[in-house]
Formats: sequence, structure tokens, C-alpha cells
Amino acid sequence: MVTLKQLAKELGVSISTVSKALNDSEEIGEETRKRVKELATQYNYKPNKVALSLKQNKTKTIGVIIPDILNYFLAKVLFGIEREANLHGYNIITCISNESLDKEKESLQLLANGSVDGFILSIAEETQTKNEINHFKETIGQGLPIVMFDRVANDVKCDKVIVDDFEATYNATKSLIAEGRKNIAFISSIDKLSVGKLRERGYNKALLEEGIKPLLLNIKKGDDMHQKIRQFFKKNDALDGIISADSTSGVVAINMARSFKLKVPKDISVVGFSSKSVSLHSVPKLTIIRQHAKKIGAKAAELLIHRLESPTENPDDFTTKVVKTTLVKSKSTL
Amino acid sequence: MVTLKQLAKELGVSISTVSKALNDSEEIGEETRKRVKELATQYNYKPNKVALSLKQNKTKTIGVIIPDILNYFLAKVLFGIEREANLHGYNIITCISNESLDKEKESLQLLANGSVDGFILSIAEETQTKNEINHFKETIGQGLPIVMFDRVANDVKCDKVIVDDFEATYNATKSLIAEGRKNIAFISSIDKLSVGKLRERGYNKALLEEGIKPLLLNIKKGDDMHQKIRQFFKKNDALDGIISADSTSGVVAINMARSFKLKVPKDISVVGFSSKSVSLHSVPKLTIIRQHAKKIGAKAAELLIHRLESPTENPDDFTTKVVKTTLVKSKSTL
DNA sequence: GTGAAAGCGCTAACAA
DNA sequence: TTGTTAGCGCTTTCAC
Repeated sequence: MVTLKQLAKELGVSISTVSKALNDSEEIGEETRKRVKELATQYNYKPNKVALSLKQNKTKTIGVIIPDILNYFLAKVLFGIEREANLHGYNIITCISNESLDKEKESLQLLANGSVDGFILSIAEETQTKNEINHFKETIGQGLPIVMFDRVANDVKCDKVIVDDFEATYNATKSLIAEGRKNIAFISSIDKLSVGKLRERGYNKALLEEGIKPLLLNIKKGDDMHQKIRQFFKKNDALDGIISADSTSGVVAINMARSFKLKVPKDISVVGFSSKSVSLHSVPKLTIIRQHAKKIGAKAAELLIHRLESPTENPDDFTTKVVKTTLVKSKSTL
Repeated sequence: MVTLKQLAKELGVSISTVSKALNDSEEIGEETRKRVKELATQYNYKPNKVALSLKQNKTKTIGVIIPDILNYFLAKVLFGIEREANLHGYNIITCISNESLDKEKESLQLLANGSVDGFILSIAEETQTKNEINHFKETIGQGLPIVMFDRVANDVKCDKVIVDDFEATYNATKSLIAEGRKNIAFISSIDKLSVGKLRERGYNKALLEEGIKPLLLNIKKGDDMHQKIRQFFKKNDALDGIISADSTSGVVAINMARSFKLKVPKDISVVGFSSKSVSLHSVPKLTIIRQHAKKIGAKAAELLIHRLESPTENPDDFTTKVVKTTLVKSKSTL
């Protein structure tokens, strides 16, 4: 990489002259400016990012910590973050916590040494189960702002981007009831997560209002989902509706239902918190509760960058943005 | 963030003393060392990463450019890269090219300013179609090593990690033939990619050897996959085997086959380049050609880091590592 | 055993 | 209009 020093030497001027010329400073004469710029282009000069970061005490880099990159929703949020960040000239350093508290702590620690200007994260499962939040507070205390999305900690003061989980399942359940469904089950592999709990509550409330008894199937990590769902169908032969809290159990349920000679959606309706692409994996396609993952990511990035670049504003004024879900009907519901 | 300067001031010693003490230099007296370390822990001192990078002219950061984060295979490779990189004390900056040549070029440019020590990437579709490779050569020319995985450019001299695409489909097709299948189709949504072409060739060769006529279905971006596959089934009612070159058309094909009253695997066998998690999305589960994505990522990271940290070795000696696929049988084949 | 000083690449206040 | 200098945080050589 060419440096200012080398350019200066070759041009026979001082380093600062070169620097100013390249930054279009008014101080430098027309001609010198031209000469400098020409040589710079010729050598494909690019200011050293590290030196700039050191000088300006900001890296234009965002640390993103996500629990699981193989989760389609989370990957899509990451996509949204990356896009929005790039738009504003930011890069992202990605760490995957793997749902582990220790890895989450470690990533936070490791990047809180000048590597990034702030964090965007969704909380690891273990962290939520153990209800640990000190590491977040510490990081914020060190002057590094955090924006949390989806799985958030209520007791940490920071910007947040969440989904209307409760309302979403409440409404979805209501709509199945409106279809005349009487035996609506709730399948979840995320019952330990904050969002999983909210979704379950929305479902429960909707049923309660109609005096219908809830029917739950929780799938643990390591369980054989096919097996579990097959057994569930066997045990509950009056099943005529399913709300899936995660991204995959819905499509599996549809495909499985047909093994039991059930017509979808004639005999049974299925709705899931999934995405368009995954909804294709069943025949008929799954009716989904869209979470607008990309938008969530973009919003999170926007909030963080705004906080980073407008330090004038009230630093204790945190916003929580709710990105509303949309029910996208396919042929798995009436 | 606390700096050496502040510690030095508080301790009444010089900056260099503090630095040396923290780095366990023999020059510093036992007692001073202890005092310094204590204060450092108390203040949770961490050396500023940016300053270190500037000083040592390396960032311990890898730039990763992937075409599509929503592709399960690519996401899994990213996972593998991140893990291996972390193990060696490296962070990763992720850029998503979105299959666009321009974005790929831009990302390469943007990070080749001291932000990263090297790159790991899989080539964007547009880049492969247009057969552009100059931007890679330039980057390498600037002293930044590149490791390519999966979709690679043969004419670029760098380390590569690939899959035995040709052999994999050749063998998979052979195995369907061995099951007695006579009308084996090849479904692909990646016919433009280097890997897609290799896979198709393997399929063709296997059929050719048996004198069977190939049967191709190419799905373009924007096509309705359900629709396409449904029509394909209608038109080819003797279909008794499917090789899917991508990660999703296999599961869709299984689920669709059952709409045509075909028993899987009794009437038709399906094999796909997919992953365990996606294979769950069909009933019965899809027999897959596993690509060991995590291993590919880990290997790529390993190759890059080795090159970065052993500059003594012959710099023009590039390796191409082939990570062999595994056929994992489920109930979609006999 | 400890400290001063240079230097990594850059910007910007100040001097000329 | 251009150049000198200091300084961002750190390591390291060299002097004391």
C-alpha cells in the first residue's frame, strides 16, 4: 500500500500538503492539488483505514453478535444490517455466539478494545435462560452503544428492535378460530426464548377468550422433529389447526399431515413464523407470519449509526421500535 | 478505554515501563511488574486493537465475501470460517456480494486499505457468468492473499477449497441406476455456476455410460419453483429418479411427487445437494449429498491463516483442497 | 531496572 | 500557499 509519505517524497512536497490536497482543502493551490491527485490515482492510493481509525478514534465498524447464523431469520437480519451499514460507510464484524453465554461475553470483550464503534446483537439462549445482563451493561458503560433485536433484555437500557410477537400469534390463532377450527395446537422449539414465550402467550390468550383448551408441543434441541410431530398427530387425531412458533416445524407439520391422509387446508390449517423461502418447502405452501427480517436489521443498524453520529442528543433517551409482522396467506389455510 | 498513558501517570512510571511490565518483559523488576498488572486489571485495561494493528501492520482480521447469506450452504461455510478464525485469534468482516460483480469488486476495494490481512471468498454468479477475474488478481497483487471456496476461478493463482462436484453427482446417479431407475431427471437452479456445471456433467456421464437419455429441468431466479416442478412431473409421467443440484429443489420435488400419488421412494427416488436441516423439510426425509460446509470453511480459514503467518514458505505454491462429499441415505431412496 | 524517543499513517492546529 | 509539528496508542531500540 502506498502511503502519504511516499507520495510526498515523489512529488517533492510535504506530507500535510498531500493530505490536504487529497482532502480537497482550500488551502492548497489548484495546480498542486491536481498533481497530487494524479499521482495518487496512478498509485491507487487509499488512506490507511487503521491509521484513520486511530486518529479519529472511531472505526466505522459495527460488531454484530448473533446466536445462530443457520437460523434463516437471523441470517436475514444480518443481511439487512450489512446492507444498511454499507450504505452509511460502515463494515460489520460478525461473531456467532452459538447460543452460548460465554461466547457472547467473550465476543463482547474481544471487540470492546477499539475494534468496533458499537454493537448490534440478539441475545443467546443460554443468556436468556440464566437471565444474565451484566456483560451488556459493562459494555455500554465503556461507552459502546448496543442495539438489541428480536431477543432483547428488558432490563438493559439501550435501543431495541422487536416484533409484535404476542399480537402476531394472537391474531393468527383468532383467524384459525374464525375458520372454524376447534383443536388448534401450538408447536414450538423456542419455548425458552423471550420471543417464544410471547408467542405462546398470544396463542393462549386467543384460545382462552373462546374457552378452548391449549394444546402444546415443545420440541427440544436434539429431538427428532419428524418423530415428535408424527407422534403428536397420532395422539391428537382431532387436530385441525397448528400455529408454529419457529421457522421449520410448520412445514414439517404440513408434510406430515398428508402422511395421515389429512388434506391441507381442508382438514387442517397451518400457520408458522417462517419465511417465504422456507414456506416453499411444503406442498401446499405454508401460510406464514412474516417478520420482515431485513427491515429489522436495517432499522437496528439505522438506530445504532444514528446514535454513533449524533452524540449531541440525549444519551439516555432509548427507543424501542416494533416492526409489525404480516400474515401472508398461502394454501395451508382456508 | 484506559490507555497505557493513564496507567503510567497514575503509577508514576513511564509508558514504556507499563508496556513492558504488561508484556512480561524480563527487563522490569518483579515488584513494578506486580503493581502495574494490578492496576491494569483493576481498570480492565485492554490494549487498543487499532494502535496495535497500525504498529504491527496487521489486523488479525479476515475479509469474507460471500454471494448470499441466505444460502444455507454458504451460511454454514461462514460459520466454519468464523469458528476456525476465532480459534486463531482472528475476527471476520463479512461482506455480502449479493451475486453482483460490482458489489464484489467494491467490497474487495473497500477492505484492501488495511482493514484486513486477507480474503476468503466464493465468487458471485455475475462474476462467473462474465468470467471476470482482474479484481482478484489486483488484490493479490497488492499483497493481500485470497482463498476461494466452492465457486472458484481456475485462472486465479491462490489457495482453493472445493468439493468433488463431478464425482458426487456421477456416483449419486450411478446409485439410482443401481436401484433400477430408468428415467432420472436433473433439477438445477444453479446451472450458471461453475459448481452447477460440474454437477450436471457428472450426471450426464453416468447416464451416458448406461445409454440413458438425460432429462433436465433448469429453474431460473424468479421462477415459481412449485409451478415448474409440478409441470415437469406432469410432462414426464415415467419419472422415477431425481438428482437435485441445489439445496431446495429436492425437498420440493419429494413433497410434490406425493401430490401426484407417487410413493417415495417406492415409485421414485430423490437425491439432493442439501443439508441435514433442510432434508427434514420433506416427508420422507431427503437423501442428501453432504458437502461438509463447516469443514470447508474451517479449511479455508486454516489455509489463509497459515499463509499469513508463515511468510517464509514459497509464496507461489498454491494448494487446492478437495473436501469430499458424503452420500447420506434417508428414506427418499431405496 | 527504568525511561526517552522514534515510528506505524494520518489529520489539523499553527507557523512561515 | 505550503510546511512543521504534535498527537492518536502502542512497541521497541537504545541510552541512562
